[in-house]
Amino acid sequence: MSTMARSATTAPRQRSLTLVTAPPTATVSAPVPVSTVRRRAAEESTVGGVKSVTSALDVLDCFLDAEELGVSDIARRLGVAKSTAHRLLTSLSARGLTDKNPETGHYRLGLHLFELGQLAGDRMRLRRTAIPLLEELRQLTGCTVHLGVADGSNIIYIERLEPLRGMPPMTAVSRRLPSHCTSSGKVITAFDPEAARARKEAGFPALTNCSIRTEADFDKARAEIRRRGVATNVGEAMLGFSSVAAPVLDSSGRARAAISLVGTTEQIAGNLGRSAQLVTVAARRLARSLGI
Amino acid sequence: MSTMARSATTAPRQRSLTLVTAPPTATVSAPVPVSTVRRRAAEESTVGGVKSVTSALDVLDCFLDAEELGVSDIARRLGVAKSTAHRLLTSLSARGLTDKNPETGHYRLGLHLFELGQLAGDRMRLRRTAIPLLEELRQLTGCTVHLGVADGSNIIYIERLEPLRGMPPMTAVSRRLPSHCTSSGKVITAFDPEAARARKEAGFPALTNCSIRTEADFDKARAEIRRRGVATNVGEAMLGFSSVAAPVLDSSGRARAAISLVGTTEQIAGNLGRSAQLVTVAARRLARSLGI
DNA sequence: CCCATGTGTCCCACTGAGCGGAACGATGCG
DNA sequence: CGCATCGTTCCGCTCAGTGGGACACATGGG
Repeated sequence: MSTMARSATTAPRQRSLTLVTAPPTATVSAPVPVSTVRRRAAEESTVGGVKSVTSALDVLDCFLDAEELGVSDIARRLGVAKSTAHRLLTSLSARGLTDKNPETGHYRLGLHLFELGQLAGDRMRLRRTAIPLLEELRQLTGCTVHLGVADGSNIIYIERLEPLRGMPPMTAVSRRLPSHCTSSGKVITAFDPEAARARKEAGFPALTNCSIRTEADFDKARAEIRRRGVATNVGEAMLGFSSVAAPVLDSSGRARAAISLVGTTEQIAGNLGRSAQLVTVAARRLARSLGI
Repeated sequence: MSTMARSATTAPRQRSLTLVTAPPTATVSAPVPVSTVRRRAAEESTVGGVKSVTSALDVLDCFLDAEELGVSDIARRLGVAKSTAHRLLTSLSARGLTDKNPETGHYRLGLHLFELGQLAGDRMRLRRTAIPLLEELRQLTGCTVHLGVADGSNIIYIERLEPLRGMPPMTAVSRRLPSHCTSSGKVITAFDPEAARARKEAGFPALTNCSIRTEADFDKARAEIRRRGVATNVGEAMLGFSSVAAPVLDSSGRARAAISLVGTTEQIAGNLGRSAQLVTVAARRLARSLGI
């Protein structure tokens, strides 16, 4: 099956210098949407797989970039005939993985997908065990609290608690970010060689002008993080926001996850010592609770 | 699509008298798992669809019942050859919709499914605007707070806030329940004829010995709910637990969602008036915020 | 006005992708 | 140790999924 191609549309596309300052609210389409953060190696031949199923999952991934898409949009993105895209969407919508807007004829992610995702989340032991600890952190700091894990070269926040009041919420910020641009990501790559390798392979696209841009800087940061036991991030993902993260280490010393506090740069800088202490303790308690 | 069929396998299968008292923690397998709550009309030929994609989605739905499944389990459930199930799982796992446990060779719902589900949730306007209101309700009552919508004959909780402390969490309770067994479901069916029709068609399996069992009782309850404007539920989904719900009505008077408070039967019974008042106000404010 | 270009949906003939069956090695239980 | 069952792999047949094209409808500019 298809060691083929990587079809035209996939080619260079790194380094869309998005320089995020305020989170874009995902308006509908734009000719060719580009994202600095790609999900795994995407179509790597997938031997032994079912092509039409893979296409259907490609359809779902289209909605990572855009909230609502038409049949033709999707056909173009996948490089398939309109009829094929239509058939795939019909199948997905019949099961609620996508929903069709009957007025526009456009599609979006569906209710049943949400339901399955919730179920997946409820079953993640790491996440379930962490939530009370994260809640405690939020009560103590008032900051946004994240629990992140590595997925290839990116980090995914599998839990996010919004600040209680006053502070700006992170709602609009993606749950998937390049690992070198976040404190969680940096602390995980510092304590997980595989995550670091994946990031190096994917390169170092910048999200702001504070982001790490070279492998040398990346490794220097990782070394310092290993010494200190925590990672910080000052405006590297979004200008004006900073964070501090501690690793959840297993018995072999590998990072399985990270707990981080996010706030405005003033918020974090003013309490760096205390924040670092808090996330470190929480991460240790989590590792112990998990018995890893 | 498909006024067709509803093929063989869909036939009787109602009324697994599960009589839930404590939530089962979804142990692995059991020869043929049965659930009182089926997702939509399932496999209704789905004309215009792609069979292998539909099968793949069937695979995902298998995990509604069981947390972890093997290739053979799934092949049996779908009624396909082991090799087919294996191929489907390979495709799903390549994209993170399922994850394989490398030691046991078994599969579970995957990280990317969770990610997509979160995205779907973040994009639901109803849910996003409701969350602050729900949080306020939780602070005022300490109860579990639900936001539910109808999906066929069932109701799905698209948001659940666990009680702040002390009170037993609902974590283990399904996010999908038959609408006649919950206050949210009852209030929605009272103010949405389509939801009521779907429930009647699906019958009235009992979750506890307090559950509504007949269409007559169902309609009587709906009439009273329309008079009072709120619905209650005393031990009808789980013994010892009660709830009260108010509808989120659009301008035509149809219920689009419901907000409910859940607690032990003593908790709810003791404050019924106040709880009813609180959910009603919250539901009205939500409808107004949504401009529906 | 009409024409050009977009959309979503439907139909159909061709063919290669996906199917089931069989065989394999590994694992675990009695 | 068998016996059973697991997950995985291979292979040849065939039907399911493909792309192209036709269609009705909507939009917008000259």
